Amino acid sequence: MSLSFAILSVLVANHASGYDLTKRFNPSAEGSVGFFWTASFQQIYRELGRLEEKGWLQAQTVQQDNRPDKRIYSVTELGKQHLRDWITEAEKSPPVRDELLVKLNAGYLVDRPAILVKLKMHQQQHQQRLAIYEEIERNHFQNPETLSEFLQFSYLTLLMGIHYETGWLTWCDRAIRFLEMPVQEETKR
Amino acid sequence: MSLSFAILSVLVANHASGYDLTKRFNPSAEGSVGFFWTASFQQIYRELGRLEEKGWLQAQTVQQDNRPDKRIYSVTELGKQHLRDWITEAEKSPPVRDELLVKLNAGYLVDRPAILVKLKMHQQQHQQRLAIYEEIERNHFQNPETLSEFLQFSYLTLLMGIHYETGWLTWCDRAIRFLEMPVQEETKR
DNA sequence: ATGTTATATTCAATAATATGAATATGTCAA
DNA sequence: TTGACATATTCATATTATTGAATATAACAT
Repeated sequence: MSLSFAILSVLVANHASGYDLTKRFNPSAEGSVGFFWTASFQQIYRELGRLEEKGWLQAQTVQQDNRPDKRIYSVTELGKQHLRDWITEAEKSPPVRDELLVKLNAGYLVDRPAILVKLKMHQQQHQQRLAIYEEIERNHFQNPETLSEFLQFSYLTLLMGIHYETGWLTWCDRAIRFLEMPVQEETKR
Repeated sequence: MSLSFAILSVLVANHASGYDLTKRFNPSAEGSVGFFWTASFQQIYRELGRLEEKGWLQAQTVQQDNRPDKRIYSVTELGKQHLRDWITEAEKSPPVRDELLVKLNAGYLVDRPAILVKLKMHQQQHQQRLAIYEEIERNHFQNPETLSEFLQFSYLTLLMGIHYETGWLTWCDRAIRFLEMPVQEETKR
């Protein structure tokens, strides 16, 4: 369900083709939904078809000289109303599923260096992700007080990303230090 | 895939029936996998069947006087080895999918009070969750330095939970303050 | 007795996601 | 001209996840 609304929310701000959308739903694409909702191109095209059928979207075929033709989608009034309703609805808390924590929880089954490697890799990934967010902040959100309404909400999602990654990083630090901690004297003897 | 290993990792520590497992995979169950991997009972029973077929688990039927009979599962050597291999493997970063952020990103489409209600509900939920984690910490992890190897890893997953919820909470605070901030003088006129 | 709750499990349908393959047009560089 | 990219979309299949329904035993309260 959410994917369709995520698509609507992107299209309501900017008309786009399926191909354009696939890029915005990529987790590593700059400044787009991909940061908090990912989808494959196959998913997106299927969903676009459904939404058009329901009349929530309308499409316009655009001939191009130097590219294959494309279909540009835009949100209808009906679609926009459904989007607004969905946003207002209460959402149930998403199912938690974290593979790393499942593995870590059973970490006593394998040797410690293997676990440490894993944690350090995660640390790096979160550092990189945080760096991206902070660059976006520097480039586009220097003065949060003066943002347009539209950008205020973008800013809040960016802030969440920063807090999220920071949380992971401080945990990674603590976890690594904890596991590298020398064994207590009593247990050594 | 992960679910099967999550099941193995629980069973390797304690033999259990399908019914026992369903409780451990509940997100609100105290001190269990449910905190980082949830699954419904139907999923669990199906997975148990598959794992038994593959010989990674073995089951023993236990007659009970005051209850329906049950099947107690335990992990075979084969299963244990596969579990260890899986833990050691590198995991790909999980797909990001956060419904709240999708909604918030399009928050300019609805009125601000509706968004604030949403944020405050989330704040409450995260507060409650954090309180649970902190209680577990107080009750079972007062002296992290003296924990058994097994419990050291439990402790680390608990720590992650605490950092995660703390990150959400500080963000909720900032986001709410930001949206409640009085409109700038220029934009008012 | 009747209804509710807890234990214990199975089957079926549907929805969502992931993966692989295929097709078509056009640019650009070796 | 061959190969590698980038644009643009479709179809098929497989795996997971969600939801609903069903069955059975037994405790416990009204």
